[in-house]
Amino acid sequence: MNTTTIIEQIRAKGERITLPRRLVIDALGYTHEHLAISDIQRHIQAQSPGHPVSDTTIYRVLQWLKDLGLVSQTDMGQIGIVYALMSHPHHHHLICLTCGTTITIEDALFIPLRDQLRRDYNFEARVDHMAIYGQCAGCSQDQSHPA
Amino acid sequence: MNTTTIIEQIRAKGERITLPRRLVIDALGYTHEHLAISDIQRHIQAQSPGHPVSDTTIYRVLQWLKDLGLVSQTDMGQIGIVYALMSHPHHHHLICLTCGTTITIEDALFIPLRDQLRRDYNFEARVDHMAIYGQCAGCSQDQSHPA
DNA sequence: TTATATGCAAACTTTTTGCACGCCC
DNA sequence: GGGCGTGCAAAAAGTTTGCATATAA
Repeated sequence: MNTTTIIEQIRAKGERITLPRRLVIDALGYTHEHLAISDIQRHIQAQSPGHPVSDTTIYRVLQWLKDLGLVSQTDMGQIGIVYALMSHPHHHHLICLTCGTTITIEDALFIPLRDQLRRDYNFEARVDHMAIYGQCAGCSQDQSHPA
Repeated sequence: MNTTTIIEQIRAKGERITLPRRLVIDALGYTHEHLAISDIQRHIQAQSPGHPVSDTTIYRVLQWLKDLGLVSQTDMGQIGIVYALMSHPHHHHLICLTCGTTITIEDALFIPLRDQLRRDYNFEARVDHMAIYGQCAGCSQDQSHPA
């Protein structure tokens, strides 16, 4: 789903579209990566130098998009808080607590879990983006051979 | 595992035990709930009114316990950041994005996922505490019958 | 005794709020 | 035209840091 489609979708709900809102959505739509506030700022700055958007507005637009269920928010620990469009193909991150490496994993791994939560708790998990902490292959090996 | 055992464990690693450290560990050991900084403050205040512990120190002690792998940290969104002893029987939370209800779920549900991450990525997930967002039974029902 | 932990105060970062102005519909 | 969104500046919240003092081992 592209940015234009998303904007049509929002308009259809009777929501108002403004330039700052469009710029934030474009920034999120530009990449499938998860973006921090500063990444969004930087993208807008690069894309439309004549139309800076204040932090205040970015926070408000992101809150609005979260309320509309169009954006996910995740705390990536050291890395900070990141945002992504829900319409992107989902992916998730494994974060190594020792070396900080992040590994991207597919959403398919979470399907059984989602099914089970639906079955057992009638809970519709919106596992938009999970950040799972632990030890990567290299670092868990190092720990088993302590100095 | 009780607080005393944890403290022995820490001592055995050659770490120094002080009163503020003991008080923070006691606070975390007192309950199986996940505690915010303010909860820890409150518990220490109630338990040992004569020995307040500064915010600074609580942050430092929690960082130290995380480094030792004894404490988990989770961003619960609206609720804020919470901490818990890893030695507690693990449990996790489903958080309803609509009404804010939190549902406690057992760790057993995550065993298949952990196994798969180990198998596919050699990644040792420390799924100490997951916060999963979505819609609870009541709220997802409401949405299917819009006003 | 000596290295390490603590408390205080201040700095810093991130996020939120009030209010006057401006823009979308 | 009127309601809603935006930017600015300031405030609030959360967290970190430097340094002198206190304490565990």
